[in-house]
Amino acid sequence: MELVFENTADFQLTHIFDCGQCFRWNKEPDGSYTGVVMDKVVNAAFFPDEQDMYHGTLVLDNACEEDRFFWKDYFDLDRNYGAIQKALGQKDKVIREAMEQGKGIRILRQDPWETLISFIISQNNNIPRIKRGIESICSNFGSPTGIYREKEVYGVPGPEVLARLSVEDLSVCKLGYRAKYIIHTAKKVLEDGREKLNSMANLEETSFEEAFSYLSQFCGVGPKVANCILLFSMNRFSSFPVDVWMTRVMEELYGLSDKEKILSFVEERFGEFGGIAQQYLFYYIRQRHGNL
DNA sequence: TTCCAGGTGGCAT
DNA sequence: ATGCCACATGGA
Repeated sequence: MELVFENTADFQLTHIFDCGQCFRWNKEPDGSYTGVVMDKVVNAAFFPDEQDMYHGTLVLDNACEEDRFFWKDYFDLDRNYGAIQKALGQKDKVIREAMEQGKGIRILRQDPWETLISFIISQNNNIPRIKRGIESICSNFGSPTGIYREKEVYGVPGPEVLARLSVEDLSVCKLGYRAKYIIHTAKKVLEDGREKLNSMANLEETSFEEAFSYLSQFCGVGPKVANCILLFSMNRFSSFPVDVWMTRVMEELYGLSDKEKILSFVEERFGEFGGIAQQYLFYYIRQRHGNL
């Protein structure tokens, strides 16, 4: 069955899925994407209007009507990205160009647990290997959630599964030294409860600083990874993860050399939408360096 | 062969 | 508090 979202605005599948925020979506030969989200497997296809290629109909195959809210929430469809782009566009020429390249990016509202382990794996690693590592964790230790287009699909194993594993068990996933971080983290999430982790996404209950310092307690989570988790799964749109690409782009395009300068500049320049600006810039610089 | 990838933990000052 | 550096793995 199909789920259809008409009049979807400011939307571009490639820019959404290839901007480094998610790792379980893969492009199909027809340009659509197939992905796994919380034990649900869907294929996303976008049919743009003739006048505006960023506006059109989003069709999710293998999704049902009762999950309409879930997917609307996941794709952040209620947020007006056009207005955000307009506001950011007032700031400077650099961000305007970056937005032109990455137009249609949306911040997906992902599961905190999946995002936590995904970005622990991301450290000192590259995107194709991150994807392989996560896929390997799922196929080796996750539960099968069904078959889609002749392929068996597996969900992300919960903390109760990963906490029982040894470093040797995880060695098949080729995570390198990060395997022990994953096990440590799974044990802590299991102790604290997954609800505690999820509660960090609640803006009324938890402040940014509280959520940041809670995440920082996990082994393998430093400031960069914590900011990714806050941005990609916890509704914190001001968080601005600084990785090697971000130091590169801020040096090349804004002449900013160190991390402290970058962060104070970004806060002043982009404010509450720093994270969204970061996504445009990330996509932009990787494109410029031929990484896409 | 060496360098690099969505960095961080551990240790020495 | 700050500055190094090792860390697994595989692609260029």
